[in-house]
Amino acid sequence: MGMDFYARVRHILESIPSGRVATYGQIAELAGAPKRSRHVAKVLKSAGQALPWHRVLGAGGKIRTQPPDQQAQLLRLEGVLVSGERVSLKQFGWTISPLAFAD
DNA sequence: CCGATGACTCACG
DNA sequence: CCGTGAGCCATCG
Repeated sequence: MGMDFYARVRHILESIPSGRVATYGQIAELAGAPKRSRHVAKVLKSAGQALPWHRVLGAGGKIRTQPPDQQAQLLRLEGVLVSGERVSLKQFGWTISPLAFAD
């Protein structure tokens, strides 16, 4: 058997490039469990700074961490434009072939 | 086993 | 755009 969901999520998170963002739902889908976006959030919460947690946003590109300031700042440091608590997925959304994590 | 929980998401008003 | 409610599902006590 292969990696479990949590290991897959960590692996995927590590490949999000600086200056790009992904959503909880997108990560869950890539990890093969589209209904588990809440669990992706759980991984991020417990992983601390070991993972690029700031590059993950809620649906539509909204910052969900509370307070949102720190995440917004980290994103800006890598060139991501944050308007209010929003990031345009159109411009900064990470896109990758699902086949890249097909195993 | 049961109920509560959560960095979620979507539909609806 | 902002709730609200329902659906979701592993984890915890």
